[in-house]
Amino acid sequence: MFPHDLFSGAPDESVPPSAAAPLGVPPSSPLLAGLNPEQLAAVTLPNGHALILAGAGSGKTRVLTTRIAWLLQNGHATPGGILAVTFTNKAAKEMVARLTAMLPVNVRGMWIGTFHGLCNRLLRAHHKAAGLPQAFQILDTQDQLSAIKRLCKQFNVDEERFPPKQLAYFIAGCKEEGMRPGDVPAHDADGRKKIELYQLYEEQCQREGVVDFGELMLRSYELLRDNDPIREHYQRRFRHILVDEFQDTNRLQYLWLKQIAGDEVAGRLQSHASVMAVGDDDQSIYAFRGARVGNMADFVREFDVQHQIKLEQNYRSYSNILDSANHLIGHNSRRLGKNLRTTQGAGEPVRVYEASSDLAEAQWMVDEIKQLVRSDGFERKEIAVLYRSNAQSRVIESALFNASVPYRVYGGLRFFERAEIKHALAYLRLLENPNDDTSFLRVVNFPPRGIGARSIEVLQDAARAAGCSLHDAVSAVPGKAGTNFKAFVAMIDVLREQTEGQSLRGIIEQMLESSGLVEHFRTEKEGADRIENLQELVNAAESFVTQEGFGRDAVALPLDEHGQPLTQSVPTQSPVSQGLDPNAPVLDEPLKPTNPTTPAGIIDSDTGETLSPLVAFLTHAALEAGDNQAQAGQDAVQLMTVHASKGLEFDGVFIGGLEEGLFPHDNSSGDRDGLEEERRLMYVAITRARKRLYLSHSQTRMLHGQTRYNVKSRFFDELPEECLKWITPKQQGFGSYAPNSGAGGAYGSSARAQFGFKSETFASPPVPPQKAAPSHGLRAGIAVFHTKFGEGKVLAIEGTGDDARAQVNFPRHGTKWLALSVAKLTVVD
DNA sequence: TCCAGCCACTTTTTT
DNA sequence: AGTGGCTGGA
Repeated sequence: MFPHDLFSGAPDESVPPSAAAPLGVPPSSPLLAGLNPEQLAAVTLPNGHALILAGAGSGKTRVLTTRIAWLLQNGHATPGGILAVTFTNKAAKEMVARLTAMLPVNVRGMWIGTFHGLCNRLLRAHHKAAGLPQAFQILDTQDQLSAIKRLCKQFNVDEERFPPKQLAYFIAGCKEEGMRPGDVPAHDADGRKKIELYQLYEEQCQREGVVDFGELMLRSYELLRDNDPIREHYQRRFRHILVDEFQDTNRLQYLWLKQIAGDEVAGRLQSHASVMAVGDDDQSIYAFRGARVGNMADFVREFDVQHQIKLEQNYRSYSNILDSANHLIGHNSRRLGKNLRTTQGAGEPVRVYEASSDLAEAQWMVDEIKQLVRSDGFERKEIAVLYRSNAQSRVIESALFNASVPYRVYGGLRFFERAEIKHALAYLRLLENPNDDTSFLRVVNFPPRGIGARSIEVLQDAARAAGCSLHDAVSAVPGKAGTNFKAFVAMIDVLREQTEGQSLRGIIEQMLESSGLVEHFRTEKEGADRIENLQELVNAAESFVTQEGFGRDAVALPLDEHGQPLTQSVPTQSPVSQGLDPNAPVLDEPLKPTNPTTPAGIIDSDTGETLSPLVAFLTHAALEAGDNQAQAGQDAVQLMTVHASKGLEFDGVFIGGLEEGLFPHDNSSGDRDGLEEERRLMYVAITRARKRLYLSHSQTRMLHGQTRYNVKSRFFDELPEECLKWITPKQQGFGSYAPNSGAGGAYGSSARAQFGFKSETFASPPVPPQKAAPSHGLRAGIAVFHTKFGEGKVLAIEGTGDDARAQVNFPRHGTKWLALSVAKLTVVD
């Protein structure tokens, strides 16, 4: 499926580094020192589109940042001509940080950010052309869901048949594909209904002046597509476009890139820009949320990519770890093909442990961690425990806790997602945009003001009848309810007037007071934490103001595309207008002089548009949900999901729960694509480790309050035996893998053959603790036959006697729970 | 209107 | 097991 012309190894065939490096810049330039030939080739590529296939730990970020620095240093680009896109704020920040360390460069002139952050920037700058209010608010996933629920209620949608969550997923999916309601094909009545609701949802968002994450992308894509002057301006401006983690882009993001890179003429992309896409197909683990690895192949074809470079030299791990990763990922088909190599030695073998229970597994991890810290001099923060799903963390946490080993869990609620913070933000949003009904509903009765569901319904009816927002409809509600509403609205309106011209900190403090939020939590039992968080919000705002430079260079000069201040040449005009018809109706009005008596807002360096500090802060809160835990920097063991570990590295890594059904996960192992993504996930997990890698699985595991008996993961069979060291203590009773092997013989040779049990190395008997052996003779992992569903594989057994149930995966019918007293299951030999 | 108790759900997640 | 959402009683 993918062209095999990716040259591996030496890059000199297609891209001689010497030819790429311009005269006067010897490879010995300090910037380029220490780069290997492939990295050097990538950094010094001549103009043209390029795909860099960067394996794990191959110095990808270094290449990206050095490339930018090199372009700037050698006059191939000006700061204003560079666009660098990442997926996470963290990656964007890191890029900026490394760049500033490399070069004394005006980073502000460059566009470096996440897809969503850059889209936000575009839409704020051209809000009129995009059909949005300048202060539009961004809905996060929670907000989006509650907006959909509200919509469903309003239109009496059967929430059983159309679960709001699923609708949210549907809408996000459509937008990721670049489809408006009119573009979505309808297959049946349900499909038509969903499309109708999508349409209604869009109308609601538009009415309320809010935009969800998908909309941010889609709207700015359309802005570029439909506005020739705007598109041409940016096409002319960005001469070098760099995309990080390209394998994670979805279809819309790819279309967006194409739009900004150039126009398609007669099927060929005419581009002034050079696009450098950096990615690793083997680390694509976000297909489940719309990422399309196929974008890499499309990119090569549609951009007619001339330069492809593989970075296969790994600077992270010992070869036992690396060989394991390579061997595993080799089981995937449809790869671009890449093999990591290292010059480091073999290192320690990968240790594998089989535990009898999840508790025992956790205890083993804790013991090993203590050992690593005490005897091998590992720092705790350099040790990570990775797991497939969040539910697994609890056991490990409690084991670490009991052993007094400091640890830190990633994941869970982030700062700006906490309920009390969301409430506070809702008040702030109402100050900027009274029409934001989502925010209105969130706080109209919080703290309680005696406004109940009935009153709210009346208000919603009134608003619908008048075709206005809830805020504007309050006077239409009669009686006591109306009085309550008016009081609420008056409070907001007064607050808005009071805080006019105040500092961000002042606004928030005033809001916390007037809204009664702090007061409310003071009386609540566990309100102390919440008040603390609200105080933290004030701090966050404070540091946001300083960081964004409100005080420092509040009146930042708009820069032209060379990163130079624009004031001398075009003092009153937005640089967007440069080279365009200044009166073009699609463009927003030129720079307004900032009123010196009002606090300065963020000035977009491109258009000179002023954004109020509050809007800027709210945007920041929506786009950057913040850290989930404050105590960073402490020397603590790191606990996180494999997904969360991407891009990180540790001296020691534990991967637990390597069991069929968990890793690979049940819900993914159905189809081949799903299984391949699970394998890539495992690949990512393995390649996080620098020095030591530990793998483990457990025979039993408490999951959702039920004990499950799991078969070890098939991934063990895909690792090279010579790199592994099984450290499970051998029991006497050599080879007696199956307990009670007489009982029905259900888990005899067939199960063993199917999953490749290695009885010699792997001999501890999995006697289920405190549980008698099942009488039905079924066991997870064996093949069974059902009269209706055909042949399937037992994934798990639950309960005993008449209550016993088996979870069976049938290739044709999916995974089912069957009561053994009812279902006719026979064991297949 | 508010609160308590019951029910259903549970892969991964960034923006 | 734990959580979040919803219903029904006070």
